[in-house]
Amino acid sequence: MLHRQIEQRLHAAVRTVLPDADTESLLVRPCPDTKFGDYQTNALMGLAKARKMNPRQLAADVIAQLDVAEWCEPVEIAGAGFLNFRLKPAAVVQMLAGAQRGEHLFFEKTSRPRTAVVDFSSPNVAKPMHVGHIRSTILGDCLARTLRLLGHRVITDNHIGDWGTQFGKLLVGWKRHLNRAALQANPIDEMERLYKTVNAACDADAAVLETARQELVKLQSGDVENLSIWREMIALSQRQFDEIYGRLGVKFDHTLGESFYNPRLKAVAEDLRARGVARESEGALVAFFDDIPALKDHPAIIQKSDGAANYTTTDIATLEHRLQTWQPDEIIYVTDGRQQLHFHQVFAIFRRGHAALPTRLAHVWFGSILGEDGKPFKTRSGETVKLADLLDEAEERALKVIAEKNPELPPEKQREIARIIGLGAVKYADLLPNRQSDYIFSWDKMLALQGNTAPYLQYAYTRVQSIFRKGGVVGGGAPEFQLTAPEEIHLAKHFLNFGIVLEAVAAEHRPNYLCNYLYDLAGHFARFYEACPVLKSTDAERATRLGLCVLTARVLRQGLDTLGIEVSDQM
RNA sequence: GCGCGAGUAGCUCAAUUGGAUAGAGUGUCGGUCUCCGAAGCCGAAGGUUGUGGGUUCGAUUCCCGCCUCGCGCACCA
Repeated sequence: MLHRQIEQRLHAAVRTVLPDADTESLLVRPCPDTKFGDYQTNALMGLAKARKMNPRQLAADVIAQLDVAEWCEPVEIAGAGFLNFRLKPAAVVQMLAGAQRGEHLFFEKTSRPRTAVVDFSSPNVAKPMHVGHIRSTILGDCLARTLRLLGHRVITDNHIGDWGTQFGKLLVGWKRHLNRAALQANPIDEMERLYKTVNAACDADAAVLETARQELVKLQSGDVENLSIWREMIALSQRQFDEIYGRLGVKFDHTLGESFYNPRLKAVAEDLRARGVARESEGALVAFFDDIPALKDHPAIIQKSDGAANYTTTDIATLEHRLQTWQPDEIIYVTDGRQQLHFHQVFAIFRRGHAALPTRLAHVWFGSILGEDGKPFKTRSGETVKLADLLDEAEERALKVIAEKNPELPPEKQREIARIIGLGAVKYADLLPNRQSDYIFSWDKMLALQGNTAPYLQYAYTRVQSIFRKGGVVGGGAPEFQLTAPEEIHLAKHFLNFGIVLEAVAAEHRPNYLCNYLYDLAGHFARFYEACPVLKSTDAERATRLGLCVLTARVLRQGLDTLGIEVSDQM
């Protein structure tokens, strides 16, 4: 890609001027304002500062050694020492033509593929998936898609909650209160009912609580009946998970739940004890972090005083397993921000055994979804919002709008489009904000279908397709471009930044960069669309404009697909 | 108390290794469909980036203090 080629030439020039300089961090980025140029580097100012040099003089010296004439107009020094690069039209056209021929789509696969394990979603067995799972699921899926697109090896692993104390109560409920017909009709609702029933009974009667405890112990010690019930609960839950994932278009390579690691927990705990990472404290096995200021006052329990392991141990066992099985360069955990302390602890414990390991451990955390009142998002009656209901409502709301805007479409088609629009809106609303901030869930905003929303992007796509339909265009024409109108040029140059954005998403785990890029792309297209009639134009102008339409559609489609969002030819 | 976040336009949010005049959407007001889909486009108004210092050519970004809010902090996950 052009910015990278410019960057390499810049590095070479700097090495000539300053042979000992570390050029790794000298980046060429898009200009914040096109009036300055197309790309800039501000790194020379930092370099000059570190060496107490005059920044403008350094810039001049570098330019003297810099040869980018095949792509750029003469390079300019601006302000305190910015270098501004303006692309030659021929260079832009060459990029467009290459894309038109299918040689690339403005990004390149990495030359150094990495292996990344992405751990996300992690719903609990016997409970409905709810709104609390949506961000992890959508964010994780998007990161996995982005990394794959860039050519990395990605392993997605759903670490489901299929083990734990809740099964004591569930087993009591299953044995005492199970309604087979209800289970048949809606297994999750029935299991949730069982849990709530027994949970209430436990609060009222200590004997029930004791029974639950005993059922749990039986399960843990391998009781055949309890194991069989437990397996059935998992299977029923998995069916529900699969249905939701099917709707969301999310796939996992593996589903290794907590129970998978049970056989390893004892050994993990013993190993930590033996290596002195953890020691006895108040009857439990605990890891202390006296050398880490942030964790000094926050020890982690490895093994409870009753001998049972907890989730810290499970996560360490999981980590070890992933390392041995896949040898990842990076493991990405996509969870709620409230687990920050937990992962700090897990990572710290892990580092004590693998100090030299280059594996990058990333806790990609996100904020809470709040209701319009600023409090945790709940239904009117105070229940957590079930994911299935939320997706249903998104589709219903989208269907209403479509029926109104486009009543002549057959009902079947309307429903299909409503599905694409509704799910797209939900996903986009989740991916657009900075993941670390809480965001307020608002149907009206996400389905407003105006402003920076998925429907706006999908709408831009349908307008392109509409041009192709009207014009009877197939394939998109010849790869020849003559850019003249400013709207054509802005659109064309925006394509070129697709790869930069994808790489930023992968590096920082922030899909909102891609959302904003696509929103800008749709905006550039809309202005082009207003100013530059396509089908009415002729000859080279028409070929150029059709080509820009083709590329807009391709980038939009690829970009949205990377967000996990589908497009439709009509809406 | 300790730790992690957040505080930017009326509201919801951006801001790419510290970079150029802090940008969008929404809402408000105004313009724009005999023209490829107006779910669009154009324009106006709207800011002491919580607050006080510091670092420097340059700070929403880095450092320190303070204020407000959210979350977490040994046997739940």
